[in-house]
Amino acid sequence: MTIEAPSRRRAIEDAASGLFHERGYAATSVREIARVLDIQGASLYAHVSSKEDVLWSIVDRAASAFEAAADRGKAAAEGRPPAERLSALVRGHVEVIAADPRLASVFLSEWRHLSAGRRAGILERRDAYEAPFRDVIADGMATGDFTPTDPALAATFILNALNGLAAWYRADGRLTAGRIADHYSDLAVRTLTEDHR
Amino acid sequence: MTIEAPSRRRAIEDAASGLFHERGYAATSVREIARVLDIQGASLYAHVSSKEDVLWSIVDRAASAFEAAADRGKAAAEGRPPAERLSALVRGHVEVIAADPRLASVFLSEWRHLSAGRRAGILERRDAYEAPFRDVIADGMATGDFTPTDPALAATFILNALNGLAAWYRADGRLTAGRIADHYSDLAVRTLTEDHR
DNA sequence: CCTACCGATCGGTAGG
DNA sequence: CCTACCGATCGGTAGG
Repeated sequence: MTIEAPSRRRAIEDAASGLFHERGYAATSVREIARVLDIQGASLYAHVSSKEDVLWSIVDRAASAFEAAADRGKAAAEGRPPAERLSALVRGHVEVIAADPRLASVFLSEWRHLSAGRRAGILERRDAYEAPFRDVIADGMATGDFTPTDPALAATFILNALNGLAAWYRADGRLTAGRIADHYSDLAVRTLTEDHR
Repeated sequence: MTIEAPSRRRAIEDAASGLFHERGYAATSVREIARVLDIQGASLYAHVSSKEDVLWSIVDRAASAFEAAADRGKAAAEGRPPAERLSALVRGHVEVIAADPRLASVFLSEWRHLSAGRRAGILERRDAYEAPFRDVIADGMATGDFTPTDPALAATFILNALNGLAAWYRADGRLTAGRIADHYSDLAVRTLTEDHR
């Protein structure tokens, strides 16, 4: 049975993100993707133009999800103290990962297999995405809410900590996404607050 | 010119870790590794028994480097307060990564391409390596030095933050390894110390 | 979405 | 360490 194009395309991307997440893009063959969908490898090409095209759709969708979360986080915490603004960004980031760890992990780990142009585009978007993290840290340092440190390095430290989640999060794991978000936002904010005992 | 076996073997591993780090294990061919050494692809097999064998040597060596650093860190900070013990572990971890980011990054990212048995062994060693991080956090919570939190989750947060370094550290970068180690150990310890203002 | 097929490349071996 | 070669698999196309 032939399935309508848009949902079939999406089903291909879902099967692919599962495999790319588990084995990596380069170690996954188009025939393995097709096998998940119970069709022939060559039949995939009725819906996608290349293997890289599938990777690109996944990566682009993940990037958009992170961007949208950051926009919501910024809007929700606008005018609030730096710690709350950082917390909102961290929560948004964790939620995107927990909502679809395979999508996030492909975005975070497999973008290097994109063509040069797309790779450069993703790197730019990642940098733009990270800017508000750096900015809120710098703001917090300026207001005295945060300990003086290197804002770019602190942002990288925090984002790397959060991104690790994509590799190990399981929806049926010990901790719910909400609890992880609570803990992670506490850990992230504390990273920047001096111990005054 | 034929080169003596042990150093040649090591040269192969070095070339391979560079390529595995850049493109990933699955996307690197044995011919590319050989090309770096200016020999034929088939000639590699005079020194190694398989491509996976090369990966294994790299991963095993990296694992040993982390284990040795943790042992040194534990010994150096024995009997000291939790914050200092955690700091010693963090510094050791950062130093291993900075000493050879390609080695560390292959260990951290490419172990899933190992055979099932070796993969399981590495997972066990990783868990054993992380135990002292969890333990010192739990100790610090017991003594009241650290804020109550989930020790395993906090250890994962910190280790994920540190591991990100393997992907972006450059010896000729903006910050020296020493400065990064300073900042990272501060950030890591602060993660666990409450703001008491 | 299938069958049949393509050239290219893969990891690895034989035999020097 | 080289030349010559192996079967298997790769991403992708033609033509229905």
